[in-house]
Amino acid sequence: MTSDRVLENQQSAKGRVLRVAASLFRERGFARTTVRDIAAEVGILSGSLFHHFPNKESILAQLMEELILLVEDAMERQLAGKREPRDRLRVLVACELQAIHGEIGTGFSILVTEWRSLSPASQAHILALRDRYEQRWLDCLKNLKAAGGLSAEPSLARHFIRGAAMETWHWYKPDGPFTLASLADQLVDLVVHP
Amino acid sequence: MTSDRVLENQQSAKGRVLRVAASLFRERGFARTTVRDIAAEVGILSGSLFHHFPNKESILAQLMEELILLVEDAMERQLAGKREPRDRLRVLVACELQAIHGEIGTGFSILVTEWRSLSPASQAHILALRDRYEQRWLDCLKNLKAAGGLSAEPSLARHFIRGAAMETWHWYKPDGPFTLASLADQLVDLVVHP
DNA sequence: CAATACCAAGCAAGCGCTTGGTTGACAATA
DNA sequence: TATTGTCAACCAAGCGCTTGCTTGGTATTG
Repeated sequence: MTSDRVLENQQSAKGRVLRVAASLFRERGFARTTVRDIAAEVGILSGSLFHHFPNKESILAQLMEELILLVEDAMERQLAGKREPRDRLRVLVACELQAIHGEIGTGFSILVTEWRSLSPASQAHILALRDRYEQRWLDCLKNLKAAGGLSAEPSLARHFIRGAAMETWHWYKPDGPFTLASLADQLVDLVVHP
Repeated sequence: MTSDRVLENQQSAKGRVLRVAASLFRERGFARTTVRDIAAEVGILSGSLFHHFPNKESILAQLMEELILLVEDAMERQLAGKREPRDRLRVLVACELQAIHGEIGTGFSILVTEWRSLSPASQAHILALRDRYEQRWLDCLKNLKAAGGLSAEPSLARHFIRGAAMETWHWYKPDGPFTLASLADQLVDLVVHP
């Protein structure tokens, strides 16, 4: 079921399709993006898309899968060496913000907004990956609570953080008064005990 | 441009359509809900919908408008008598949570998730209402900051609260470990200085 | 010469919406 | 009181268009 990772492969035709789809899905949403839109942006005819993907939904499914893996990679890399629970939480927050705003892959927010566009079969597959991703967060927050740096329940804290982070997609502008790094700091400050 | 409020009118045919549409839009999203779906649930044929609304989008637009007005009403009512900035913020948070989870009208979350489904013309109209709604929040948070109960910038605090509140739609279950009231308390605790 | 990537053309289904006509409740008229 | 007119609410049928997807064929490449 799990296929090769091609999202970041600049040469691969499938990779090109995925990157274009990610950007269109993020702008207009899955249902309002047609296969003709995607094909036109890639520079091929709509029918040719189905040489690479069995159907439209599978484009979304593979995109979601690769986005999760990509963010996990980035987290793994930036977590190396960090031991303090608070520092580790900051890494997670920063990575998620970067993902949401296209600095890791493109269109992480699709994972939440377009969840309902997947068929039940695809949902189950992606759900397993998403669960693993969320488990990282819970582990991190539990450690923080054990160290006395968190008063709220870890799962509740995670919900609040995810909501606040996802919401930035609707208002954050890179040329505004905040950087993503400063947003990460302020979010961590909000949740973590002084 | 602004029409009568019929959402809560049980007799009105338009009201019935709006309530059905609200529930379907919330479940499946605007694009994936067809006019035939709405009509079937109401108990009429699809063409008959257009006796009440000029087009599908106007159903969404009027729904959004009435939902904002409904929440503002509830806020106004519950704010009466509250003078402490912290208490007033708690009212706003509690009302927004109630609205998101269908205890005020149905489908407030549509206002965020289906924003892109409106035409630019409709967006402008609803935007004015939304601005007024958001201004209530900013006024409240500014007062709180002036009273020393808030360290973050009011607009940033509002974004965080909105995100956390909207996100509850994806996970909150009435029969779970939390009540909406306790969620409101914890969210206020998180943002407000002790 | 085999595999890959694409084109050209179009099908079947579903979409929002239109049209012309019917129904039943209610008020005005005689 | 019986008749007529009005109007909102709805039906029946289907139009024109867009959708995701299919099919059969053709270049290009190693």
